[in-house]
Amino acid sequence: MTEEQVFEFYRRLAEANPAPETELRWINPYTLLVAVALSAQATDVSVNKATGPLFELADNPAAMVELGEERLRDFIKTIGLYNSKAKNVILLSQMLLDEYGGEVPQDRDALERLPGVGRKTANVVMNCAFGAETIAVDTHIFRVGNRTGLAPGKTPLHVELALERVTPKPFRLGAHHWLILHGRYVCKARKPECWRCIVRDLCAFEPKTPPPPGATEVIADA
DNA sequence: ATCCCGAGGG
DNA sequence: CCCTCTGGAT
Repeated sequence: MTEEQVFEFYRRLAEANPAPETELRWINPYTLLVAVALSAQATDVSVNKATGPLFELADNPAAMVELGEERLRDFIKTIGLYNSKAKNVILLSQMLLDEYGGEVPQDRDALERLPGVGRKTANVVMNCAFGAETIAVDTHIFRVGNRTGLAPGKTPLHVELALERVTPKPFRLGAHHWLILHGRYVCKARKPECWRCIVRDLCAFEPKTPPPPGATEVIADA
């Protein structure tokens, strides 16, 4: 993709969705951190279903530690990988209390030292909660970057660095949201819906998928 | 059978 | 690099 095409790619996604938001429910940096940590290999819908009741009882590290691993596990039983997630969230909460006065640290190194928090989760928290221009590469963005030719790479980290190189300044803050929503609702893993994609003419993916019989002619993004 | 806003361990 | 953890949706 040329520089002009990349700019046009983002310009259209931004125009279609001027104020993109996370679909994970969160009310403060701590709950965002927990929600993202819980979201590994799970849909945002299933995470929100669990965190709704959970955050009513515990929306801060002290309350979470008080709740305890056993009861936390009951809240997140319907999410995958619940065993290690419950353990990590309690450990992480205790670490926030011990080392950061109960606050969520804003820098990458501190975030990634928390159990259950890797580069992707740290990037989401820095971007969504603290306004950093990080681009968290999840399964959707990894796919979109490679499939479209916007930012190809063999690993999520390669795609992230490629995105940082090609993404124009005005779009860096929202890039994560625009790309993830595009991947989730249009550039889907199994059956990408190229016929209603607003950036199909800029995309390297071939062949473009045709509209299924009876599909409504709705051109939309996210 | 495959995928979902991954991370940690070997 | 590989494997494992894990339920729910499609």
